[in-house]
Amino acid sequence: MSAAGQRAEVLIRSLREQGQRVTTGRRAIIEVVAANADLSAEEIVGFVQRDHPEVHSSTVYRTLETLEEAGLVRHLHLGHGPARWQLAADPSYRLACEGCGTVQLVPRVRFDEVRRQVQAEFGFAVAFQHFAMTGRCSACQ
Amino acid sequence: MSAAGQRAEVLIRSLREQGQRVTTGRRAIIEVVAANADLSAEEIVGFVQRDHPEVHSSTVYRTLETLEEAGLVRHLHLGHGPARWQLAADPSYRLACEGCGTVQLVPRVRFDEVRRQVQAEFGFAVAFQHFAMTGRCSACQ
DNA sequence: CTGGTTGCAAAACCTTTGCAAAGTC
DNA sequence: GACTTTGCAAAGGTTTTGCAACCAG
Repeated sequence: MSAAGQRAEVLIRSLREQGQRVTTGRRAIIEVVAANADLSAEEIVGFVQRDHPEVHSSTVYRTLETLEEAGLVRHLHLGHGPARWQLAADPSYRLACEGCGTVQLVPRVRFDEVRRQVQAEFGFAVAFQHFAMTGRCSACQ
Repeated sequence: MSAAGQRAEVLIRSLREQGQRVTTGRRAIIEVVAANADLSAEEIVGFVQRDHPEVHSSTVYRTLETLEEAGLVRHLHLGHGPARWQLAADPSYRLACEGCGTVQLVPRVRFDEVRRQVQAEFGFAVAFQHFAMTGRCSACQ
């Protein structure tokens, strides 16, 4: 099984262990998110409906919310436009270019020192994974 | 005249110098933004309509866009919810708490070193003023 | 005067919600 | 069988747009 498939199985098991029911739609949504980071809800709907045309977009929104409450996925904002979804275990922060739209992944640990400094100076715990850092990539400056 | 009133006069002059027309609505909108940082468009509508009930919300949206293109104001995102408007000259970054909603202002210069490091390591110019840093304030951690 | 600007209404965009029917455990 | 989850349709919040009337320069 693919790495994404294995990740999906872990999430499905965790979901059931939390007392949630596992339906065809939920399974398909989990598989799509595990295989493709940073899709919008409507993009997830598109992927899911290729195999399961009966799954409605409201089900996708509700399932994503359920999965987020279960601590399995998380949404983030890469700039204007719809929220994007990723696995909660995703270890990267995003640098989103407002010029060309490209998104650069950077290891979370590379910002540990920044977070420590902001905590020390302002008493504030920055959560860089909810709102991406936006700006200009090297090509667009 | 108040400091906010003086700032407003500067913006109005600049707007006219750029070939834009100065209408009653535009003048009122500029005065509200100059006097109150981080209002939403609908909040600006409310303030403006106290003195000028005929000014429509679509005019406010269009004017804010015009002023932003003219480099006089800017919108920012403090988290979920509508965009917030501030003077382009505003010298502070925002730390927005996702627990209690409080917004902590920090001098832009305190992040110059962080921006320099991100530029050096990743070739990316972060624009911290467009999307606020979100997280948890000391009281909410 | 004349082209930029406005008020109004409608639509666009993304997301949430109420409800009866269907599905999971 | 009990209770959760779903599909559908409708509405929600914020912002944008088309158009004729209006007004600043």
